[in-house]
Amino acid sequence: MAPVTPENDPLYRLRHSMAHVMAQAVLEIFPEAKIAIGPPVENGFYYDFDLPRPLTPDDLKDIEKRMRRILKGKHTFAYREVSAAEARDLFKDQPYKLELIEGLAQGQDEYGEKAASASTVISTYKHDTFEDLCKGPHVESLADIAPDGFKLLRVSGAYWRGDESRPMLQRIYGTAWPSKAELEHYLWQLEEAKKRDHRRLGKELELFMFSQAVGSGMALWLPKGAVLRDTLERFLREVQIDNGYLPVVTPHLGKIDLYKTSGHWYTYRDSIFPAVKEVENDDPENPEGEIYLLKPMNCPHHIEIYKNEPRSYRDLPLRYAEFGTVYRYEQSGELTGLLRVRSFTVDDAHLFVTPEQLEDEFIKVVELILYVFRTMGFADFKARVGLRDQGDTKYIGDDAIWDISQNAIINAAEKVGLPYVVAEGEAAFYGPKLDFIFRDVLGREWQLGTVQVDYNLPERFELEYTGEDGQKHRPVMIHRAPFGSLERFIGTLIEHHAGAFPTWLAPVQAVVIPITDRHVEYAQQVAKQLKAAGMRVEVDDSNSRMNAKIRTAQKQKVPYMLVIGDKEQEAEAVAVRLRSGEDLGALPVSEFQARLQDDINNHR
RNA sequence: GCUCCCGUAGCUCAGUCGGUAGAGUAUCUCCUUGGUAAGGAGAAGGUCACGGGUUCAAGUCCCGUCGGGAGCUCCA
Repeated sequence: MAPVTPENDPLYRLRHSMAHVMAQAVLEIFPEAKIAIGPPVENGFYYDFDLPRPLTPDDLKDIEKRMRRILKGKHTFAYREVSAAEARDLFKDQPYKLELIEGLAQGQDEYGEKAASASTVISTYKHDTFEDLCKGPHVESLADIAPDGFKLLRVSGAYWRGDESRPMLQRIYGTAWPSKAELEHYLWQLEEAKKRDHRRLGKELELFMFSQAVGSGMALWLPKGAVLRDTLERFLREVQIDNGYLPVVTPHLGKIDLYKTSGHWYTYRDSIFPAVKEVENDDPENPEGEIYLLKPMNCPHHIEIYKNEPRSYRDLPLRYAEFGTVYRYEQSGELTGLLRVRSFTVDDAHLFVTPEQLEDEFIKVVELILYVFRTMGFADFKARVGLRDQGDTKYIGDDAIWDISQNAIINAAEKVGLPYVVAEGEAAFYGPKLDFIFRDVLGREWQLGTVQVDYNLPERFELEYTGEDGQKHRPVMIHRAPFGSLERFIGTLIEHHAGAFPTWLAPVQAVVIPITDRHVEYAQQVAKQLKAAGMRVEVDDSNSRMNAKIRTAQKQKVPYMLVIGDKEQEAEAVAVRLRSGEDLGALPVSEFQARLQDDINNHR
């Protein structure tokens, strides 16, 4: 998430000032508290504290109360610049501030990053009794802040300076708005967002589940979710076949040496599931024996397929596609519904191309991904070019190759006219990538589709093809996955549509609702006819009234409800109700079938 | 993995000061056969996540484990 700045956030001053007021309130309650940093963030602010005990929700109420009292004082904010020595004296009891001051004195910003301008001014803002190391800006006066326009939302842990090895502080998050009405609107939005949460809808719509007995982070797909998933897979398979992809199928395991060759073993050892089989082995050259790992990615398997026979430039590009299930031992605290799991299926493909083909192929891949997103009705995503962080040593391959790859990606994005942001440190360890990012209902960002250029694995696996000149050449690989993972993609799809999937994806496309028992037989006939045409139709023959059946179908977000009474039975028709509540009246069954087929054909 | 919060019927939740559990809904049975978002009655459903501990007595208090949530860290 891009940092909030005074330039891009009109409420920056308000929220930044609220952070100061909160820090004052906390210090009044806990005079021994050590304060860290407290910036504005999207929709609010936070402040990090080192406190003598964990905070409870009741503490938040007390802090809020005290904040209101401080606001009533209508204090003004006073700015002053201080020397490093003065600052050290002023904050002599605040170790975190002292660390910040040392950083500032060395030309860093408050996050310890190198500041944009070389000469860092050390400044403070003071209101009432509270003076904080701060570059501002703030509101003129606390009189400008509505005392009922804010709320403290939660307290959670946060490492000092985001570093796992540093102390864990308590972070209090708050939201602040110019008025009570705007605050309430925001809180209402949060509630609405929760109703779209894929975890909740996944349960309500019977799409997927998790089982303690199976294990964390491993989704079990229920029949309705599996139908949705299968529909997506079939769609993408067809698109891929039309675009020259070749299906392959590979096992879920691979020998450890495969991942040593690829480099995954050294870089991602911690997140690879422990060995599943160790074969006894007396070979002193290879004391580890045969260790099999659950595959954390599909590329090495596809590479082996490439190596199965000598390749000619005439064979390229070669595009191997597989819905490949991979396993990654994510930290327990990272698991989140379908969005972060330990077992997931990548709609993977690896393209082996000549260097000359790279840019064209890359563009075609981006266009395919955009087509998939458009078909899904996804508009709320952004593209991010992930480059390596020059300071980090996890990346393999030499600089020249990275430069070529990075340029190829940026050129392609620009040729396609795809707006993108550049993010350093977001590359894969073997190459730069173009990611498609979406935000979930609670504002968290998740990577969906991805395209990666890779000169390194071909090198490591010594891939070759014979060129027009009869010489051996090294191919370039493109790794790509439009959905990214079926799990995460479906999670986002659920939230995007709030569970009301377009008809072609809906697990149940129509429910036939007989009004009385004597209509059940005809209802079943209708359903049989539609099912024979490949449509997903159910009959609600439960012992309840039509109104209740409609309510049930409505809550399940079924696109079409087909009501059948005497009139419809007589006319060989169905009375069509949409989940929007719209009543289309009676249609001949054949006419309804044509309409549903049209929806399916057009991905609506 | 770390900090904090949470775990009671399939689901959503109540359960006071510690005295061996309750609602709505879903399920099942019966009645009802109805025209666009809940017809009625009855029944069944719980090792209060799990394991220890304190106590005459634990859903309730304490410790641990597992699971979930928020955030941090991480993310091929």
